[in-house]
Amino acid sequence: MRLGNLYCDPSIANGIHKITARQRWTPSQMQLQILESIFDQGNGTPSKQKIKEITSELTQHGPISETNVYNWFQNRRARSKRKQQVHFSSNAESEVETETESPKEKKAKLDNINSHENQTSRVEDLCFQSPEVSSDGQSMDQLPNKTKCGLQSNDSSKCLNGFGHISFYENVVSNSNPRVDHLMGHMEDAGSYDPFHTGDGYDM
Amino acid sequence: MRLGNLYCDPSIANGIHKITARQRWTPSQMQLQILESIFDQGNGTPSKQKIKEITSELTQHGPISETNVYNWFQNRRARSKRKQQVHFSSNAESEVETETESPKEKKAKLDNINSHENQTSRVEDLCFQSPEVSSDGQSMDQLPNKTKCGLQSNDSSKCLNGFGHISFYENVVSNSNPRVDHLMGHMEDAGSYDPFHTGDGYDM
DNA sequence: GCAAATTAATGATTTATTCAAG
DNA sequence: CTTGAATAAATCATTAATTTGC
Repeated sequence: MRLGNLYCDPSIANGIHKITARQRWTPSQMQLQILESIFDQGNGTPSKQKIKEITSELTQHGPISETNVYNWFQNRRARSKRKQQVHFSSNAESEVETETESPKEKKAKLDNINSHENQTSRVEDLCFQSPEVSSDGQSMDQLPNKTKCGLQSNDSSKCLNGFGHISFYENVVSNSNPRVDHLMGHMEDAGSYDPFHTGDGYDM
Repeated sequence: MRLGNLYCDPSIANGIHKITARQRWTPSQMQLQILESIFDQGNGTPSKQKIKEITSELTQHGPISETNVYNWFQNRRARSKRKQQVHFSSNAESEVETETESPKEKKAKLDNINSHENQTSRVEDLCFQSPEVSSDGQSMDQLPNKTKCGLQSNDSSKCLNGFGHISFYENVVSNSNPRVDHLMGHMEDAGSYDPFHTGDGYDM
């Protein structure tokens, strides 16, 4: 009984036609190309920061949100894998090791260095404040045990600056930080992102 | 032992202990109670809006984020269902319609009923009034300023022991702060959110 | 009585499935 | 039919219970 997709809210049609019908994003050629390109680099699902960056970039080529980017990667990976499996359908059995094109070590959990919105802020010093500050008030830390926080603010806030050239996305993904805090669930529009999933709060 | 969100950076803790604090949220008794209660009302997965509200409320009883709430409901429902199915394993699985049911006291372990825990649990509340509460930071919990953290010393914070009555949280879902609304819309009404994921994110 | 070792719960993430817009 | 979006199932990983040895 999945009535799950009632989706559009009925109440908004205040006389006119619903302006809020479910409509879905349609990637432009350029966006697709870029996305594919990033995907092909095989860095797995981009971290939240990267998604923000990617989104920012793609915004120049048409309307898009972080959710779109996130979903795209999810679907891209899933379908890529599925297609491959079908491809081997008549073949064997035990060989499941073949990664798609995004070989990623399965269990490599060193992620979560949330530096949410860092568009213009400095990530430099975030890791050291008093531990008992949760910027949002609560929220526990979600940080990885192993890599711990430390500052690995290698990310992005910087490489983002002068994009506008085709080389940007290479930076975006190549930029270290393998699997990080992805999963942003569904954010909404406008710059802010996600609501769920991110443990929010700064690490620590 | 719960000791709140302390975190010790490895580089700081010169190789002594790993005072690594918790990485995952642990609901307090109160929070759990409230969550269960809401769950039992059988309204399915709360809408984004409600999640925010619930989170705000639960915030008064310990650190928590919307993500946690969301995840909790996800897990709660999933596991509830699974348990139910196992229950009917050999039977005619005809009806799966029966609500999400409400196993209520599945807490068989509440034998100890934290009769002593209450004073120790305060630790979480030392709260951290973070100076800069993200001017917007991560859309996550810009909680409504109700009681921020700091000691709210609500009566509710201590009625921890004899739980069996909870009435306020029923309100939580019905009123509370109307501020937020833009989260992901689930099915139900959810007031008015924005289904578009499209034309937005013009940030850059 | 404590604390390391083990087990059971359960929070968080990933993957698979489904729905429907174009 | 393709594929973006939403949800549920499966899985992982960490915390709390518990057991065990001292």
